[in-house]
Amino acid sequence: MEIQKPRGTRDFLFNEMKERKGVEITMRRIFETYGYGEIKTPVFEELSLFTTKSGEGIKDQIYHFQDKGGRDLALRPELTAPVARMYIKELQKTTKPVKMYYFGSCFRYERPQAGRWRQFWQFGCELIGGKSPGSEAEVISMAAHCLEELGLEDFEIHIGNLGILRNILKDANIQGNLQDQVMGVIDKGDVKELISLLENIDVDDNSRELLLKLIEMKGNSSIVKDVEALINCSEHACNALFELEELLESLEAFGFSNYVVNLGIARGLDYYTGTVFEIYVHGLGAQKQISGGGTYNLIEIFGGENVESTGFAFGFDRVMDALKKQEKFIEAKSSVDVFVTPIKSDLKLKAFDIAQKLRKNGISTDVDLVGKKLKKILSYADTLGINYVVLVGAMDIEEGNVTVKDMLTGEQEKVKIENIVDFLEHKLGN
RNA sequence: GCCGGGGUGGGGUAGGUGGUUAUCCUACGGGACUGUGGAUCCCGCGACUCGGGUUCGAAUCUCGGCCCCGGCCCCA
Repeated sequence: MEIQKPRGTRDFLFNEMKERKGVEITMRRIFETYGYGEIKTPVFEELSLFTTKSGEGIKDQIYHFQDKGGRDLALRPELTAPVARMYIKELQKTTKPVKMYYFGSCFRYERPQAGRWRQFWQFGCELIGGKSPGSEAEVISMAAHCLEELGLEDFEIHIGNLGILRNILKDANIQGNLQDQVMGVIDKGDVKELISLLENIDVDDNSRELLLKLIEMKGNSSIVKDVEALINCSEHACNALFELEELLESLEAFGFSNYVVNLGIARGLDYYTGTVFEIYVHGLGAQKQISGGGTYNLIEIFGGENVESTGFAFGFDRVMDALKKQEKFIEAKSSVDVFVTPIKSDLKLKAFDIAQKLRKNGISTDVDLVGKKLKKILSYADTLGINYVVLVGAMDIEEGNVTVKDMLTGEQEKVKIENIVDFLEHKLGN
């Protein structure tokens, strides 16, 4: 009986892991360049951590279970809540802002489809304390910086501000749950549903028209002025607008201006307070969003002090999909540069010795361990793209030599054993 | 949870209106070939997603499960 892997999970083989590793390393490098330090939290947490944040309904979407002590636990469906939990316990009294990043897998019990898995990876960060347009601008610039560094093209960063919408709703006397409901529909981008919802809850015509116009507003920084003209500056909504304006100014200074201001971004979650942003790559099917984030007040929900943070996460697997779609990976070659083999198996110990000498000098080397035929080894080296084969034969050894075969040209050269490391290092361009 | 399309050796595939031993490529093991042998040739290994039904007979028709692909919901 064959055992299958659980639904919605994947095995990653050598080439794919190499690509993922490459992206991971790039992201780490960039995040650290911006002064973020890595943290790691447990893969499972108390179930209540997630229900507190997202409501009881979240249970349908997460893997949860009781352990042998009867504790209600859950595999983490995301990393923001665990990081907030950790912050409250460990970091609340450290100097602000706290800048941290994380990379880890999350789990959701959902129907798998393109870009959606039951185990998936998030690479993200939180900047806790020190809320300011500058912080937000830095975070957004860093996200863009990562994608540029990875060579990703045609990504769109959409920036919005929830304060504007929420304050207009508030002025129209739509508050509490109802407001969240409206924001949820806006987030979906379903205009029809929004219109019928607004009719149901009897919003005055002016506010309705205003909302419908605002969520359609997309463009460069100039639309801020348009928005300003549109809203009759109810004080709060205008403050939020100034906040957005300041953010865009800061972004300019950070050297990133290729964004789309999009007031229709609402991010259904109600703990977001001000700036929000999402990154899309088209051509990824239904799951075109590769990243999302913004400024929120989550710490307080978990009983910490009132401190706002800004954060975002890349859907790591979706970034990989996007890069693959754009063919950003060069066909990965063998990770081994040299294969050492005895011509006859009586010299296998000598081959081990030479292989080890190469390895200790940092040359990635494979050696025949089982006495395979020379033909098989050459064929193997050929298919895997190994560059050099070191042939260890009795006649050469008597003279203190081995034969190095260049697999591309087929040329062979006798090399003194004591020079073999230098010779190969030179050939491999180290 | 709902809707559509799928599932044939390790990887990629042919066959599909039921009928001998299921096609081909590749990979893998062995040989021609005990120091030049990466080619070629020969031999070998290895599969019809699982279970029920129809039938003399099912990879093929049918029902259900599992899994994969795409979409809805929701989300990253």
